[in-house]
Amino acid sequence: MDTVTALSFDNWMTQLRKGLLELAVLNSIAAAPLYGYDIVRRLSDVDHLVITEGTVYPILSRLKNSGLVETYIEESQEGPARKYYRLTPRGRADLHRMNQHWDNLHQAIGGLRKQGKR
Amino acid sequence: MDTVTALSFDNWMTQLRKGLLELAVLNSIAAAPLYGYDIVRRLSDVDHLVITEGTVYPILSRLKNSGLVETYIEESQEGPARKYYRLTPRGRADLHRMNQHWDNLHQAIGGLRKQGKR
DNA sequence: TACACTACCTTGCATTGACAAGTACCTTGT
DNA sequence: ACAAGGTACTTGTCAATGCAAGGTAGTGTA
Repeated sequence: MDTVTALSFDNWMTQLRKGLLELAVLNSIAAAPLYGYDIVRRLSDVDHLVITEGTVYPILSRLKNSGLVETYIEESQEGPARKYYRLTPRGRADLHRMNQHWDNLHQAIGGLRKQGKR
Repeated sequence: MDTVTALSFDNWMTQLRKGLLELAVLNSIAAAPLYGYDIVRRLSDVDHLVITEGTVYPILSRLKNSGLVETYIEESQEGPARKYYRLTPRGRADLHRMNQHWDNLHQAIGGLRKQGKR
């Protein structure tokens, strides 16, 4: 694979991440509150969702400003206090809509691909 | 649903479309070449993939410059000549990789959601 | 003390793409 | 002649995100 191809593919992946990472973060704290540093580690374990602190903290800030998540501090034995992020009721509602939208999108693309195989 | 929520949701959708529309366009010409105007109509029939000419032509240009698609002209009975876009071999290869990546991403998000339901 | 790891966050850059609106051309019908 | 619809494309605005890099601080350990 030549450089040009690699570049355009990488770029596409970057674009595709837009919006997606936000969805990933929201889903990751849906079950139980997590703190930022932990989110980074968890998502980095998942293929293709790798995220760094420079990306996750801005996302968390935005989510908080939008009222989708709220935070609380808790002490830790192994380091500085942790700031946990948890969904607000509205965050949960929005996440639900987002997941639905995501599912629709997936089906839409799936439909196009099926036609491609005909 | 209040204005703030609607806005942030709309914005999120816009972000999510980045990269996605390119994938949709590529998949839509995978089976058979199509001309731009037709792509607009077809994708606009699909929920959530609605796309306008101002969006699709720039995408097609990029794809052509990247060597993923090539074009040929064909006369039409009902209007001006049509410019058909068709995948190049490399376009087909890239599309395959992109679809794989897309599938992985979908699984990754799906995994997070499953945990959320535990 | 120095290092390593946990943990939070900010700044700024670089890059991009989506989309509205407008232009231009062809063909057909009234 | 004019309107309407098919068809292609460009310009410019707008806004947003991803991410690297750097900065602070607590805890434990060699």
